[in-house]
Amino acid sequence: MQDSNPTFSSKSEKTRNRLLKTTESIFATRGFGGLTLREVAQKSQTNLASAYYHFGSKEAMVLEMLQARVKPINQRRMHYLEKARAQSAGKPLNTKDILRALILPIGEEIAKSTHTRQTLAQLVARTFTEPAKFIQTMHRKFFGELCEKFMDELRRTHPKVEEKDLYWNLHLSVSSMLGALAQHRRLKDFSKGTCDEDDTQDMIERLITFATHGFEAGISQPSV
Amino acid sequence: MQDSNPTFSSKSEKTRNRLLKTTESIFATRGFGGLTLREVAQKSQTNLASAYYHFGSKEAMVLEMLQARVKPINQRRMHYLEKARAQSAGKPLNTKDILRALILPIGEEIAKSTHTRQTLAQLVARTFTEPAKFIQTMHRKFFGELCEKFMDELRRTHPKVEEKDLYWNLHLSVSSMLGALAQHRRLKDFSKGTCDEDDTQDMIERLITFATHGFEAGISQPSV
DNA sequence: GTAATATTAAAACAAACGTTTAAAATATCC
DNA sequence: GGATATTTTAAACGTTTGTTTTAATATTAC
Repeated sequence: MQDSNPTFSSKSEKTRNRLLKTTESIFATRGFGGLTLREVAQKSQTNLASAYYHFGSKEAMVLEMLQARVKPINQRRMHYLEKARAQSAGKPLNTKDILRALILPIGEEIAKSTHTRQTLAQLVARTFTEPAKFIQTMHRKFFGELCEKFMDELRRTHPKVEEKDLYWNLHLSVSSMLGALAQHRRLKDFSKGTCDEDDTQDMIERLITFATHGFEAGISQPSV
Repeated sequence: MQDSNPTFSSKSEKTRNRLLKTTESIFATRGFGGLTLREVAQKSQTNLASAYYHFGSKEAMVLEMLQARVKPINQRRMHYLEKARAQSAGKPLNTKDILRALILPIGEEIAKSTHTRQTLAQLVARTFTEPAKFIQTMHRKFFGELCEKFMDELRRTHPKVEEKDLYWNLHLSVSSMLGALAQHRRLKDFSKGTCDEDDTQDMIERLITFATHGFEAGISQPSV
């Protein structure tokens, strides 16, 4: 039984964290299949079996890394949502506030110095396209209830709009966010240097505007 | 020298096509790393070495499959763009027409019976998130000039808008399309059956509307 | 029909992978 | 400080991978 009393970080915990950080970096750039435990161990300046001692398997290791990264983001999303509702004095929020609560935390996390510049963007994106089943299972678990919380808020804001339209446009909003994160590193390339990919603040603001207007166009009567 | 005279499809060409089709299916669901030549050969009812005879390597095989799938889509994109311009009598197109030319061909390709229902959606999405270098190289080659053609059209439509804003919002439009394709299969799940994922026509229309209004909101003066 | 060629099949190769085992080293506790 | 548990190390195992080789089979050309 390791870890029966993980109150304070021992020396071994440092190894653990080094492993997790390396796992994040490699998983983000090369995906689950492209990640090998030998490389993770080596770049973490430790041994292959050490990774197994701490995590038990490759799957468990990646899973723990993902949970450690996704959890705080989702918590902040809920925080922003509740904060906005507290400030609205009982009135329904507008679409932009809701989508901002969804998107902003990603930007804040990217801005953190913990990650290499584009690591988290790639990481989040990869999470959504990885074929591995255990990742999809985690996804459902992590985003299922979050999604419903946001849907509740959207229903309050758009009481006359059909469920189907709300779901579809939340889906499109989330998709545009994920797509933008996944494609982020290509922007500078295909814009021939015109767009600065490092300006996270700018990206987030553009994303929120884009999603908000896309959303609202999609729920109005399709008389177009 | 095989293939020096590929005028008509011989028996061996059928094997080739079976291999390509199987490659598409497996690559779409499990990615480059998750695809093994043995499985491709087996599901194509042929031998492992046969795949090598026809393509030379795993990389070359996947590459050929991708090119065969992407090329007709991009051709149709250009076709729609030129068709729209021909009908506009010299006047600039509106944003929606341009983005429709970009998005519509994807829907048409998905609707084809050649693919399993969601195969192409996954395929396109995976193309954009796969870490393999040769795929990224192919991407630049295939979408570089296409992108500039669309940018030219967008410049004509929005002559007063800064380059940076056009690039950013084309990027966001493409990203939302790719994100929506990648996430497509999850929609039914997280909407609890409310949204029908098989209605491709509906998806494409929603996507065009979403992207158009997102785009136009992003290029107007950010006085928000 | 027979020689030449193109295509399939079977088997083997070296390398890399996730995982396990067993021993050495380190830290922890009384 | 010595006994105990925890953590690290090194080596090996069995599988699977992409790839190559060699032989058998089907196809084509004259």
